[in-house]
Amino acid sequence: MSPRTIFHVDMDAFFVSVEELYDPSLKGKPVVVGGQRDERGVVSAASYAARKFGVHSAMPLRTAAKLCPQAVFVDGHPERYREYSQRVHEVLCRFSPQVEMASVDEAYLDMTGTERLHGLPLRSAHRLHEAMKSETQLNCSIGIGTSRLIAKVGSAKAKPNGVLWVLPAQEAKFLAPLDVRDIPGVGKVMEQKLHALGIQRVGDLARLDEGDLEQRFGKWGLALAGKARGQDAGGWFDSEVGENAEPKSISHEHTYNEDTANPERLQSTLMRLSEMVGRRLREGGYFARTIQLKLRYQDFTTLTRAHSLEQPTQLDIEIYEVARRLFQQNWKKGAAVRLLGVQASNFEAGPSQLDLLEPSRQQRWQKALEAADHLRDKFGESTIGLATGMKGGFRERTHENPAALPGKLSKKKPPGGAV
DNA sequence: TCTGGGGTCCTAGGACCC
DNA sequence: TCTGGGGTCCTAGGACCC
Repeated sequence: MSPRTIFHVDMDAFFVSVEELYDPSLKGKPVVVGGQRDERGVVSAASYAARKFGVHSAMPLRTAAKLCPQAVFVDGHPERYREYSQRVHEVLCRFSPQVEMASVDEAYLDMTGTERLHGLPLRSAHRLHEAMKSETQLNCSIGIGTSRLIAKVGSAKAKPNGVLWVLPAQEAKFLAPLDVRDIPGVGKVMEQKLHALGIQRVGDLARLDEGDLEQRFGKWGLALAGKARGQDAGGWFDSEVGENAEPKSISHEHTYNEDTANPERLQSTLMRLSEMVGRRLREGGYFARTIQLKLRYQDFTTLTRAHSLEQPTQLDIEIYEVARRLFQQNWKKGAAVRLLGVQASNFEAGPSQLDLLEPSRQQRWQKALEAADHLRDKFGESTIGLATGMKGGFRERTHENPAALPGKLSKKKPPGGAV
């Protein structure tokens, strides 16, 4: 069997680059996307100029501001990134029938057998690179290898704006000198554990006994042994490159700008989060059987509490009822809350109408909510709220979270006009 | 430095059933 | 009264990714 040819295409500083297209004056400057310098939150993306000061994603905004006071701080715009992500997808689809977006800004392409159409991998990668630049005005980096893993590690090493091809049979050689942290899936914790064993580089890992790794780290250890040799061992990495899978959960959460112990505010937040989750369930046509509450206190201790329903739902009130009950059962009264979250999971086909006590009531709710979704699309988020959440919900949306309000109405057209 | 928001996958214990 | 083992479902928490 001849080896697969996998591309991993990763957009360079994606959020920053998209923001630069909307505001060209940002170009070349140290830019931090994710919020303002004094806000609670972390860096979503930093321009290369900002990275020179040690700023990187996931860093608290306030830390970034200290490291790089002259940086321009920009709020994130998820709609813009989704839109450009689609353009990226369109370009990619012309190069392979098997394209899988791994997130907004990266994708895997199975290029096996496209030689006749596109030429050798390096040549097609350069064509793709150019097409991406001319059609989206965005830079990307491309890793080419015989597995997802090699392609992914390759694109990281090709950054910025480069192409890297790891030839078949050269995988182990390519990986050996790299830090174990360069393997996707090895984070801070695993890195520390490996360091404790005297393992620093992937080559050290590859020399270890497979069984030994499995004993120590379970299923993950076994996969790791494979990865160290460049194989897509285990789980998702093994799967074919193809269309994207259905989601397994839908969630929304909110961190307060200032911690609060006000029951009304907390409840109205739960209502709003439940509405957002319900809405996305309806949009996707999913029915969830498990609802989960997430609660984070001032001291960052975080708990999750879940409840599974007899019948799956996509209704705001049913989600809210569960979330509210879980909250009341678990909140230490008076304790300041930092974050609340609502998650729906365990998706199933819709509730069987026969089992419902009041099918008509259910259906009326459904209709009403769909109509409300429609109104929200037309007039903005603030117009509609369930009666129970109305008062608090309205207060919250207007005072505390004004930015979330008018966004949908002022849909700005992207500059440059390349469709 | 004081830690977002959206996800996925894995582990582990307990309930329950056979 | 003490005690199997396997399978499945549910729940909680944690590592990790972008």
